[in-house]
Amino acid sequence: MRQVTIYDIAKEANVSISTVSRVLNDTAPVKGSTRAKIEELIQKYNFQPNAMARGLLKNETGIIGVIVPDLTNPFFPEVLAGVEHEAMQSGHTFLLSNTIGDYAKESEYLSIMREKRVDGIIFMGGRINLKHCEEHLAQELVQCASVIPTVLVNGGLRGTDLIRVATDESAGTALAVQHLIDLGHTEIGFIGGEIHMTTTSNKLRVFRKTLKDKGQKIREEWLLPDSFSIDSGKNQMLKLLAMKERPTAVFCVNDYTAIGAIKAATEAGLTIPDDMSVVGFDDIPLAHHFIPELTTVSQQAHELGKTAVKVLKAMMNKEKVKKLTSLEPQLIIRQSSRRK
Amino acid sequence: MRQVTIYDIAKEANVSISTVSRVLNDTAPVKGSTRAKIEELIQKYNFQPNAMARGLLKNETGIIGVIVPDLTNPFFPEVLAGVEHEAMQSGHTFLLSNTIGDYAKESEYLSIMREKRVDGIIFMGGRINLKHCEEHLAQELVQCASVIPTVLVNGGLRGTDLIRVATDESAGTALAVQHLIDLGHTEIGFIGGEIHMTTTSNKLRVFRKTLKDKGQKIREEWLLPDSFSIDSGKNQMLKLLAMKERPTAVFCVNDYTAIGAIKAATEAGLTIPDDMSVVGFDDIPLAHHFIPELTTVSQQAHELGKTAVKVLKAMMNKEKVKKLTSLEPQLIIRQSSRRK
DNA sequence: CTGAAAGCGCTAACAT
DNA sequence: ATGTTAGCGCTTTCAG
Repeated sequence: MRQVTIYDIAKEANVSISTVSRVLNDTAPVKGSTRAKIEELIQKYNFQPNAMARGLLKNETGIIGVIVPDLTNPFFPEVLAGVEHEAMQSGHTFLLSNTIGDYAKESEYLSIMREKRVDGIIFMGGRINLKHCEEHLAQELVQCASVIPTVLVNGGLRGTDLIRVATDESAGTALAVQHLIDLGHTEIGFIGGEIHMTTTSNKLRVFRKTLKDKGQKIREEWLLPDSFSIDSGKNQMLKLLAMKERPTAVFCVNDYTAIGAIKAATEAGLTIPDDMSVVGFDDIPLAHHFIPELTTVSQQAHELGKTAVKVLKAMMNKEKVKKLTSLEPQLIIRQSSRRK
Repeated sequence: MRQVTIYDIAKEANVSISTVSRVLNDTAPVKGSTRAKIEELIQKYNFQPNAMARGLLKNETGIIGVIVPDLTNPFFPEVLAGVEHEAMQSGHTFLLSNTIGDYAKESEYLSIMREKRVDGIIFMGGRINLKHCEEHLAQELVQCASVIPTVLVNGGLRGTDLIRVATDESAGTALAVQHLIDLGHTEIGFIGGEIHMTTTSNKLRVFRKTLKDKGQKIREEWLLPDSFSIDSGKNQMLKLLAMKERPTAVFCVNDYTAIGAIKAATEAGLTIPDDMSVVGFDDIPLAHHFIPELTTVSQQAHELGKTAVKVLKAMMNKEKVKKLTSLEPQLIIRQSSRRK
């Protein structure tokens, strides 16, 4: 069961291990006949050089560490697919960890990744989405980034200058809210998100600003952050429906809450979009398969993943990179919104 | 930027590297004062032992390689979450690869995983779902499994005795079809899947058998395998709707095709389940959020992932394991099916 | 074109 | 309780 090593090959070929290494890496000329013999042996034993030994020497692993908060939220697999695509171009693989928003797990994984000497880290979710991140959590990440190239995706750490890649959520929110306004809606609600997270507070800020700029007044009771799940969307919509005055449209912080909202409304007997317009955010694959198809803002998840890896690779090559690489979101108009 | 090593710590603490190693691994008694000093230094420099060096010596990596065919199909992230959960218990991380059903990519990743000396491999999708797998693809996997503990999830390789973990799809299919029959349906269609894949041909076989056992006749024109996507479900439903005689219920090979089927039917003006019952397979998270909520068969994806890792760990410990560990699927009755 | 030897960072005997 | 030493499997000078 012990794997074949370069020594085994060398011995059987009657050459030194250096020669075997040379044909393996094509790093110096080797006589045709010996090369042939060695290659034959490699074939025969299905020899694969030990990446740990090589990595120890070259001080690189070919592994990118990826930290995501929630694999079961389809947005992240989408990003991962982009990461994978781009990583594969350069022969990198990735070590994945799912932190389910648990800061201790984040720390643990960060530590494991350092031990494993991953070539770079892509960090999503958790602490980098907090409005106020505890100092020691922030420091840990800064520490880590000082020794391993690290990029933060769709998040950041105030007061640090860690490299970021993010979709411009503010622009996306403006797009969505403006869309609703353009459709003639003047009574608009806000559903989902957690108020202590930057993504939510940003969206809420832009939501307010966009309405105010158009001279619309904000109805505080229609602002219903809570969390990011489908159930959360449902619950908040239920609250809205229970009010005597309801908005004619709602902006949801993500597609999950939008789906929940639509579901609750539908179950309550409303028809979306006839009775109420709903727009989501993210454009998860399901958005255009849901009934009704969801009007939403595309974060270009796949592109986001690819971009993150590109930036990371640049960092690994010690190239200079921008502090923030920003992706433009796009409004995707489908069926869940319509003229008032 | 060079990482701190055990030598650096040893030198600064005025001890030998062995002593440092001892406190690191708690492998032998060390005097309190020296231990304290060393620990302080470790803290100070945030020293993390190099996993490659350690792995080279111990001949293990703490990494499990996971090969999945399609990350964007929510079934797999669900399995992965289970894998992760179980792997973490024993301090394992996982290297992920997405093969999008490309056999060449599978080979490539298999090879990378061997180079990286992962402790075990979990293989899903692709070649192990083929009714007729090309010999060299099969051999490659057998080869690989002979040197690295490997478990095949929801698939197998005829003629080999590779270890498998799988949900009992036949039982699941019988459950679903029987459910439809119990509801009084006598005209049942079959949608989705690829006929050259074992999963599909198994489902189709059981579908036929269950109907036949109940004395129902099979309408060949209502058997519409195609592929696994939402669009495929849509297209096949469209075909069904275009026929002059339609079934009153359909069994779909997975939730994606079921969603597509429902969508097409809804757009065509039918109401599900009033006008037609639809049952899916997998129970992806979305199944109970879709409108109408999907009646489906749960594969217990999370459990599947956990079980795969458990079996893998047993193999890594050289314990004896069953050739096939089978999970019982469960019928989940929701809104998309009803009495005829 | 090829071999010898050093060394990547660590663990595990073996000494002391 | 601690130090010395021999590797783990490979790449890379440095000599021939």
